[in-house]
Amino acid sequence: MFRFPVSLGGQGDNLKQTQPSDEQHHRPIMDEVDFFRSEKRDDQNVITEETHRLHVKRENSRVDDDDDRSMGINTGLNLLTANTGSDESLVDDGLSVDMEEKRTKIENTQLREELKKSNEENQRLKEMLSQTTNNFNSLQMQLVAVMRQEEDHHHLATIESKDKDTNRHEAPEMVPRQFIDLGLPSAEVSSDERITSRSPQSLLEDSSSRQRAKRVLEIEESPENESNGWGNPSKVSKHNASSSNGNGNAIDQSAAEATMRKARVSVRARSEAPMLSDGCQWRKYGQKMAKGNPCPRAYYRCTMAVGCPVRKQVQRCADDRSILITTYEGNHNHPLPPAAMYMASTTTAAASMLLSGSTMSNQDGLMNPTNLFARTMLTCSSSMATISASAPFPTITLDLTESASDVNGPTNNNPLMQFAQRSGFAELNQSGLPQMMGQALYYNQQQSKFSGLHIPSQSLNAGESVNAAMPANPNFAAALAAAITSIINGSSNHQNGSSNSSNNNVTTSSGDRQ
DNA sequence: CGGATTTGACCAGCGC
DNA sequence: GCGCTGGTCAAATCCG
Repeated sequence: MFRFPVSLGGQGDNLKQTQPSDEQHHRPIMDEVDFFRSEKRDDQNVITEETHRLHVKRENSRVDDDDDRSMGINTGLNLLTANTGSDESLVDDGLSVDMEEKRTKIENTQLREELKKSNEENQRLKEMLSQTTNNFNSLQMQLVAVMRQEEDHHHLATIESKDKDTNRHEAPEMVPRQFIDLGLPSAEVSSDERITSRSPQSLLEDSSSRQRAKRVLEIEESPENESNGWGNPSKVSKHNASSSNGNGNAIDQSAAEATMRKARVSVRARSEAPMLSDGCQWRKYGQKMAKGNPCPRAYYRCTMAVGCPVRKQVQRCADDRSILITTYEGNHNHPLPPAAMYMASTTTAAASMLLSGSTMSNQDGLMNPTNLFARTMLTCSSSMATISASAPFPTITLDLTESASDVNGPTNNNPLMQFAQRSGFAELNQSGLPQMMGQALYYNQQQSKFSGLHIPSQSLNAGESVNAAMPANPNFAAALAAAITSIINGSSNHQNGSSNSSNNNVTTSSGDRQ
């Protein structure tokens, strides 16, 4: 504290030289305490400074007793120091001044001040973030509530006609759906906004049948079935065809959980490792030789918690064995370690987006802050993403193989990769594979809506397959959301939505692209 | 010795 | 109905 002049640009030497004349008055250091003036002072300035010093010292009772002896170097910062009487006695002596020690103390004081300020700033930011989050969630809640109200109003009016079309809402109807009408007014618009901003009517027309399907599932699928992560696709499709009746949100939510497990998130990335650590614990329970691939496919299930339904398949690409294809399915029923949260959320968001058409009313899809965060990430993701709904499972594939090659390069603008890097996913740098996968995959029984989406690598059924590859698109998720919105909007809309892909660089794929 | 892995058997769906 | 395929089970085996 007494050493401020020293810490302020090495003025100490000069000050020391000026001290001898004033040393008797314990004032030489007073000149050094002037933080705001660089010019030399005259005696009047010194007096003024002493006045300030005395004033400041009144605030610090700890040094009051040493006021005269301490040479008045108190700058107020002394309030936070732990100076002891012994320290000041050293100053009194004026003989054994431990410059280094005092400098250290001054620096400590400064650091404490900075730390205190940082903490205060941090607290302010936290409060701001909390408030912003609350506001956002509140708006989202209101929006969903409004949409639900409208949906309820229209539901009664359309229920009969929908019942007639229930069966037609199954897979065959949605097969030809294409990512044509992306209708993205702006790349900056969030995916959620796009999804929720579609016309209520279109939302209703889709949601009514979706809800019926979900209710059917709730009735016919027992909760314990959810533990069977991969489930039985055929049963699902059969359930789809069943009749149903609604029983409220709880049923919808339960049904959604029962159905969402079918959605998959597949990640393609280059890796030499047999299996990549993704933050979760897996146990291999099977291995099979898949058709058309000389490399065996390994089956893993999550063992972080008893009964966790999440499972994953690991298989090398037949064309390029350096590419590891990891497919996740299921919903963790346990807390994830922090390291696993981010990418898990990303995959959740991907799956949620994939299924958002059927989970519009599900807050997991819209309101979950984690998903929102992940969606934001996805929005900025430039990784190759492919939506696939080749029967029986809708799958969204994140192709990181290209990004992996230059993950550390200056041209890597894949936020997903960058995020993973910043998040400490060291292995990502080695393999290009995000480590955190396997979070909730929400899927609704209306998977048929995506049945027309197709993995490019797989054989395509002409007129029934669509893939949405979005290379190097900084707004991939937004475009994806818009594409899904287009799908959700119904067959009546998809035909007249052939225009405008806006500025999203979204490659819409349809029959002509296959 | 306990947990993880391997591997053949089994089951169900789907296409012919 | 039969065969193919994907997915799962469970006993055997391996490993620390």
